[in-house]
Amino acid sequence: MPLIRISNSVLTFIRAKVRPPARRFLDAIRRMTELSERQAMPANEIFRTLPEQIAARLQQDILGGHLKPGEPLREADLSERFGVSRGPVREAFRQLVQQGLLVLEPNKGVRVAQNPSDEMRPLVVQLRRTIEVYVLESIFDRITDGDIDAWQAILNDIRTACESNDLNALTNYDLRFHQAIVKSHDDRDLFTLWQPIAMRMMMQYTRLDDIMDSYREHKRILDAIRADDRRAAIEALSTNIQ
Amino acid sequence: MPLIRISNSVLTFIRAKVRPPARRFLDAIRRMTELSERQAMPANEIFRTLPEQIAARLQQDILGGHLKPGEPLREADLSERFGVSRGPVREAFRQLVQQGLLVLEPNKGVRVAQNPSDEMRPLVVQLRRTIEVYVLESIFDRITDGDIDAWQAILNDIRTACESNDLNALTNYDLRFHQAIVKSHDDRDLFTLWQPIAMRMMMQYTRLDDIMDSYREHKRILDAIRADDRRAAIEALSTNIQ
DNA sequence: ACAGTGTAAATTGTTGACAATACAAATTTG
DNA sequence: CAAATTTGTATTGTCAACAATTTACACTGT
Repeated sequence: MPLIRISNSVLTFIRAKVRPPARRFLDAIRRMTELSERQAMPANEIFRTLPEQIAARLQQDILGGHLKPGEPLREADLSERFGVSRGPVREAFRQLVQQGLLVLEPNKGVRVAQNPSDEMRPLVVQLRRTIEVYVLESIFDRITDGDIDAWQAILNDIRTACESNDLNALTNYDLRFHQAIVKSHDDRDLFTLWQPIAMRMMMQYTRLDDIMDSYREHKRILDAIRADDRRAAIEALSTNIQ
Repeated sequence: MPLIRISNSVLTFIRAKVRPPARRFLDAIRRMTELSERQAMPANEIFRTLPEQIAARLQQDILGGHLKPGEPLREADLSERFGVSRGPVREAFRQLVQQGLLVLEPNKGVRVAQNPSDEMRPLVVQLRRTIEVYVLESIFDRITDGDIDAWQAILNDIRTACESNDLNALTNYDLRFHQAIVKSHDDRDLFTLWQPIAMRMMMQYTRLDDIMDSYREHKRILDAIRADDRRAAIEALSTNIQ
């Protein structure tokens, strides 16, 4: 599966050269990717920069447990795997370091980060709750139908993942559900602040006895939002984060 | 003022070639820098990697207000200023992005981040308090005299900065005081989590009417720690963060 | 006027070659 | 034989050249 990158200006250029039907097609692609950038990242990524694509793949490998904590990652290996030079791989490493998924030691490269200690978990939970509750409070009155639709789409994915007992996919969609909420806040900086905290919780995703509970909890959040029940929404969100 | 970098292995190499007096001198340097890495960063930086040095300088420029929010930074400019190629500058940019001091837009470079909005400040305060209180609680019984001495040294710098009304230096030492506390926790990951949050508060450092209050507040923290008064220490720390 | 299009300059992104470093194995030294 | 030293190898760090992208601006046709 090769990486593809098309810049906005190239897309605009092509769009101008092309007849209306193809133009509509291009616009659809653009909308799709803009959506994905704003809210949730679909499985078939296109666009974005090279390092971002690499980082996204490695992120899945790490959260999916294919790369074990403490495992060293070598730039040369990955640059070969992705067919790019070491530069973009380095850059991807830096992004994952920021997310807390990799740990960087100068002159020694990166390793997959250790899972947060059990002792630390309550702290992380509290931090994440604080931010997400703040966000939901803050955006609550400005939530659009479009937002809700997008979140519903992710919720459907969560359901599918739960039903097929795919913990890997569930981790992914759970992350995206909350990501979508946090990203819908005007202040993009909130997402930057939130991401490393949330990521540390995603690294140890083994909370629920019944995996379907995850779907129910997220459904509760979204239902409350739909019903415009602020208190219930925040309560449901808070409950989900633990 | 040129950048100097001496790796640990080079130092070890030199140390082996040299007579006891010079050896003691080298050991002193090494202790000093190890100390600085673990707790506070002295003004005269030596060691560390190239990007770290560059990042440290830019950090001071930004927190000191010499670089205004929104101002774009060009790789070529800085690589010339520091006499290195664009690679290390890029890397330094990434580190500052992680700290939240720069914002990166693909294909467009970095800008100095905007100060957090007033609306967001209470959130950041709460997050930072949560972490630092957790840290202090957690390490309280294991604080050594060495720790206290190191913190006292920074406190002295804070006092000097306050007395000479040097807000720039005060920002710097205030940061280092709290940094030293957070870094004294075994779990290094806490520092990673804390840094971007704390940095966002340091960007808008204009809270106190009387600048000497800063010294008093920090002194209160350290005094309480010295007196082994857990509750008072945490209360003083909490008060200081706002 | 004015939106749209092409062009040139400035800037970031990518690459491959080389330098510096860390780590382990082999060698020397006392 | 043990410790220190050197050597060798794998890996990251740095650099400079080149490619791709953004940006500003002049130009075009309506």
